[in-house]
Amino acid sequence: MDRQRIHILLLEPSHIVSEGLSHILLKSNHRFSISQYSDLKYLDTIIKKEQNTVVILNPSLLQNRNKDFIKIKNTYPSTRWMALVYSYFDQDILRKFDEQITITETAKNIISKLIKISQHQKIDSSNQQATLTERETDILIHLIDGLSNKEIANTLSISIHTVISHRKNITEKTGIKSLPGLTIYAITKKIIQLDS
Amino acid sequence: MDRQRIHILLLEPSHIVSEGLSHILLKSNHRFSISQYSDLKYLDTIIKKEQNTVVILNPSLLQNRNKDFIKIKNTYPSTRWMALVYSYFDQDILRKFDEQITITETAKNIISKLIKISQHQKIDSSNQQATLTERETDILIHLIDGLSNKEIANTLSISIHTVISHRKNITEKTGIKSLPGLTIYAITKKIIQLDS
DNA sequence: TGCAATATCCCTATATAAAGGGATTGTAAA
DNA sequence: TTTACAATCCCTTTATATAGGGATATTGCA
Repeated sequence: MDRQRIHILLLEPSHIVSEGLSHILLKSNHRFSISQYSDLKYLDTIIKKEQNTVVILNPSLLQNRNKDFIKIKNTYPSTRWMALVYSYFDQDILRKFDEQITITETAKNIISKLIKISQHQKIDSSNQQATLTERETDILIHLIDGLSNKEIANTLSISIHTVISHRKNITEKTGIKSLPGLTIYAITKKIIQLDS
Repeated sequence: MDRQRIHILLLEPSHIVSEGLSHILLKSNHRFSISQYSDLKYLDTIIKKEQNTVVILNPSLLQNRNKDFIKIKNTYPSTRWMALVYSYFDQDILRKFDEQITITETAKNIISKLIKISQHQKIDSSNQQATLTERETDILIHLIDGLSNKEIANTLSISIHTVISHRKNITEKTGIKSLPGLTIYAITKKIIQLDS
């Protein structure tokens, strides 16, 4: 299972960087298959042919094609997206990726990030299957009420560890990390109502 | 807004009374969150973290700590104070509370008193017309996008200290500390829209 | 001109959350 | 009868937020 082959689409304009990263990955004792491209031209045709795919993409290739990018992302929800950046890049764009790597990172680091996101079962936002348990819903409502983990623990007479565990599960199931995001989730799912 | 959650700090030495009142309130169809304590030990640390708080306090806990009590009362002017008494109690002390309940009162009665004094508080907080500046609105929108202070600082090319300053001002102006609360604020004030 | 508001920056502490590990119990399907 | 899930509890380390102080520069207005 953990020896499953990972298909990598490497979209990077610099031939040097592309070759370097490619060789680092191939030299490792993991089963990577790598396709290298210098632009996004064929992205739409390539990506659909591959299962278990991680796209490593230099965000500078996106330029003004942000909308296309999001569209493609939504079309292939099981695909993982990694940003490959040289230095600092706009956080608004980087947040659209599942993970980021920089060219200064160690091989070990890069590979562990790759393994991690390819193993982690992706629950994308379009997947409406995330059903919270009763207890998780309790926690969520209390969170939106502005209570801290400790306060929720007191209110529900459980340990703070339990609250943290439930929160981890909520985050995993919904794929939403931030409290504002969870608030909007709860509103759209009618877990809470806005009646003011 | 009449569905707003009321945070209750229940300070009562008798476990039986504490549990009884707690369950009566939780069983009602009002949105109470209750923290129970058997003494005043942590009062000062707990109370400052809660918005829209009603403290239900057995005055016998005060004993010779009247000065402390008044000090704390002045420190948190928006908090409401209810005395929970078993029978007769010194009127000089009871007058320091916003409301009184006895353990022989009906659930309906107790709850209506609670709602009443918590609504009274609401008028105060809704009086302040909080108008956020342009920059503060920027920060708020980025916060709701799930960005951390550091990420907002990077995105707007300002220091993290500035972001923190703006957040302090937002919190002061709106009286809302929590991100979920600010999210709902932004939705109701139409600073952000819910469409996707 | 002086004042208030805005936007910017800095500091020290402390509190809390997040990210990674775990474990145990009970219960209800496969 | 194993398996999976739910709910509970615990640990460490690092990151981030909060609370409470400040300061400086710019602007517009009375």
